[in-house]
Amino acid sequence: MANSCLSMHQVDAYPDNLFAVLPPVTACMDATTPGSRIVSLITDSPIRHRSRKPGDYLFRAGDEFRFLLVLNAGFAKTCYVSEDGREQTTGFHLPGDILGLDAVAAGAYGCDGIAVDACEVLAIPYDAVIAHGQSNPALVGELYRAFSSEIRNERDLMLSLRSLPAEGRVAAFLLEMSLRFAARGFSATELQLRLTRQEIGSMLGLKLETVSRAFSRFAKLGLINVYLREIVLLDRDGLLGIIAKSTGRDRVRRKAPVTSLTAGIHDVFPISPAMRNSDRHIASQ
Amino acid sequence: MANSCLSMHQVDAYPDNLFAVLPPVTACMDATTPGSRIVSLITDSPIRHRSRKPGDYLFRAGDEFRFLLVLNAGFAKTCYVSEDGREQTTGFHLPGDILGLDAVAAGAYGCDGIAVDACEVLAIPYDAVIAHGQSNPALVGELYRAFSSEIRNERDLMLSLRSLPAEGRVAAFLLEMSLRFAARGFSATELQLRLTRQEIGSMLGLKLETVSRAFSRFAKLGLINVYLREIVLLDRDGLLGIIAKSTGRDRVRRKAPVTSLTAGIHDVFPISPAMRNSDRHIASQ
DNA sequence: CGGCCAGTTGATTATTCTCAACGCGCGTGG
DNA sequence: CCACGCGCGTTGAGAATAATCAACTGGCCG
Repeated sequence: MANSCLSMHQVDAYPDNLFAVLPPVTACMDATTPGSRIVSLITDSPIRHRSRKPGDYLFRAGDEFRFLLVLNAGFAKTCYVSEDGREQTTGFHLPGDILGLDAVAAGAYGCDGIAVDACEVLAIPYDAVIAHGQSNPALVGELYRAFSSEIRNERDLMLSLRSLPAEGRVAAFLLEMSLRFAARGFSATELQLRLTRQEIGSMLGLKLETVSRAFSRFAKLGLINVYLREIVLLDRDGLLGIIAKSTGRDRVRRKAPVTSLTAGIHDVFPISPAMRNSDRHIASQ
Repeated sequence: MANSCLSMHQVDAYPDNLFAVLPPVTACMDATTPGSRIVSLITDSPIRHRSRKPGDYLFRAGDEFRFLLVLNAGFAKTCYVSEDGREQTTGFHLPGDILGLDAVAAGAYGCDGIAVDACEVLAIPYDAVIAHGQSNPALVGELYRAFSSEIRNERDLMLSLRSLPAEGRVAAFLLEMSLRFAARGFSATELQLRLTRQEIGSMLGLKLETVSRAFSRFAKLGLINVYLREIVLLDRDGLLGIIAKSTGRDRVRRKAPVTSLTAGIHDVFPISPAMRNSDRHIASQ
């Protein structure tokens, strides 16, 4: 394997159990990962650790959904295969990320989960999630937040996909990765991307050559240094400038009154602690 | 308003309460909407109906998150505004859709929700969702499914955004809208899109002229008829052909062993039936 | 009427993809 | 050992695609 020595080096850098070194659940909720919070709430239930080596499948598209997987150490990617044969890398996952949230509704995984590096996952039986939730409301709330976070992250990525040209997407990708690495205690400036140009391009809707050219140009501009899959961020503002350069030519937004439904409801119908048992109240127009 | 007469016509076509005519919760889970199932589980809690007219804000980016909104009748869109000023239409929502799922984690709405047409929403206090979940496991399961569905839908859209050229995206958009309309009892072939070319383009990462040209070309090919914002699908296979034309030139997928982590776990640790939540329904494979 | 907005269409430009060549590291097998 | 293949990455030239700029239509409304 071309990256075997690289991955060995990385694995040595991981703590044995990432969650052991993360802050406790009650502290600084935003600073830790959804995965760690949920795992800490289900420690007594059947959780399996599994060490995996690069290239291993964590799950496969079409597999029956039984487990939420929390990435405990290492890195993984998800590859989506649509029914008409298109395939692409859809996500890159860091320790603390939860995989499989998209599989709950369908009852089957919709994409392949593949270890990029040696990695270790905690497989939480969905049955246990359900069972624990009945006695532990905090877990349910955490799950809601984890789902919600995932949706928000996807939206943010889509926003970049839709509104930015190639170089802007690459710049946004680098800054995003920097944030995600930093949030997990990795370096925010020396990014071990671990993904091929092809995989990065697939995530961004670009061809591998376009990704390579963007990296080369950023390096020429002094914004980054490129050493194969390690990218060193030198000038964050410069990268932000790349993004800003392509934005701003959008239309001005339609002006509108400053009211909103929820604001109105809050004013007009303050929430009463008592549950009103009645038919749904229909406001006449 | 350019579409006021159109919207009046549409409003007349809505049943007074869409959920009243939808199948009951237990039947045909896939055929009904997440919103209807959840609403039917919280009928006794403070739910507010509000009629809205076109252009009204249902919620605004930055508003404190208090309510999940179930669109009961009419159509709405969500507009995302990123911190650096980019703005775009991110979603188009039909009766039965749930809005605000992405706001749970942040505690605030991240995008504007805007009525496209006269529409009516059920605002479900998140407090009530939490409270009811503690006594009603079925509701929690439904919520999980709703979240999960949303993630899956976003993924599917992103797949199209990343892998398809302009015409492919438009074709995929039309077929997707057809499915969504059909699932809610609207015509699957005569689509009242209700969105401007600009809004459609924004969702697909295209400029309005590109959308217009795609429509024109599809019409010239006899695949659709275009009457402003009403699109009549004439040849679904033809539209699929447009999509297929651009796919298939992807790389062959990396070959890999047929094992996966979850399959392995399944073999080693069979799930005990006692853990199974009776509410949970997994689609057979 | 005249302005405005949504939509269509054409001409031109810019961006990105495609195709191709090449370098490099690393394994494999002669 | 070294040649070779192969995967990954870079770079260039040309082709294809989509964006941009611009003109024009039609409906609506003040």
